[in-house]
Amino acid sequence: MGNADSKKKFKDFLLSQGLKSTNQRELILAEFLRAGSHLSTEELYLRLRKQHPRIGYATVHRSLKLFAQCGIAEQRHFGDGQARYEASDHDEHHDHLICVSCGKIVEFEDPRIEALQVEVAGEHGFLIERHRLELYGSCADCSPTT
Amino acid sequence: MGNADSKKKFKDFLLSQGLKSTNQRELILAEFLRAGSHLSTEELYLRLRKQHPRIGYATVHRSLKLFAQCGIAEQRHFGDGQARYEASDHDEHHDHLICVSCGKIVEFEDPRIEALQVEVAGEHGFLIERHRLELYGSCADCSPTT
DNA sequence: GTTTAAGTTGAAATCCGTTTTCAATTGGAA
DNA sequence: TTCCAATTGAAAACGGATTTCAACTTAAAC
Repeated sequence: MGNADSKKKFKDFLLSQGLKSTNQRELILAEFLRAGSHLSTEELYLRLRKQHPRIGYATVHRSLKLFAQCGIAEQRHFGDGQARYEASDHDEHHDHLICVSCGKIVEFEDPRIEALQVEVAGEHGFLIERHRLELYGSCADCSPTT
Repeated sequence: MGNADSKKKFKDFLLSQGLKSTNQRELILAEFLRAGSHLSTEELYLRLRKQHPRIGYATVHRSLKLFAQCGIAEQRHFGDGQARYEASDHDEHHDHLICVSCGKIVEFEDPRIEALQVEVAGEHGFLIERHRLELYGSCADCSPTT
């Protein structure tokens, strides 16, 4: 989804919910889209504060929740105790590789794994709604055995 | 790993670390092993309190951390904001199916998925240490379409 | 343009699970 | 026993997420 699409989708969402389009929301969305993914609320807040010192943490937090509600962002947890948000790509699900050494996060996608998940779930009588797959290890730069 | 094995392993661990074997730790471990897996600290504390009202939450918390350190328990997060612990089975890794409706947690294992994970990680230059795979959906009892 | 009602903002307070503090207690080696 | 170090439980502190509330915007109605 392109940035322009996200911005339009957010505007439509605000309208449809009787919410208002504000300067802060636009700034926060623009920075969110610019910044690349997997940012925590804190990180986005700090980035914003450089240019816009009057934006409050609570507003960033609330905006991210709105982005998630409207479907242009998704909340993730990678085990460091804080929520992270990434821009949604509704056509294409992906999972994550996380380097335990440098923190780098790489996205990947594998239809074969997805298919097996559905199969295994079915064997246990489950109907899958969503899943979470995270692989933790060392990336090429950090790997002790290269 | 049998319960007797776990108790022995914990005793050895305490000795090796210069820690003490106490009544509370034995009670907490016994209840943890009896209770079945995926308990939160709170849940284990409440169960214990029925029989042993003088055991404190902090002690339960600290004991669970010790169990995890010594390798007889593992901490998990299933997205409801609290840590859960399960008895370790060091020989056999497993993943989880979680029913979003009733909260039931089922363990499963699939070597084909594991193999694909290693393969995919390798393609991105990663060496996997551990992973997390959770499938969220409706179990047979809760599924709307049965 | 002005008014107005409803939504929004930012600072601070609150929430809630986790973790630490600390004085009193207990384990176990000497 | 005696003694020192580890442990305990209650309460406080912590940290990220969330809410409160009075001041401020937005945008629809006049």
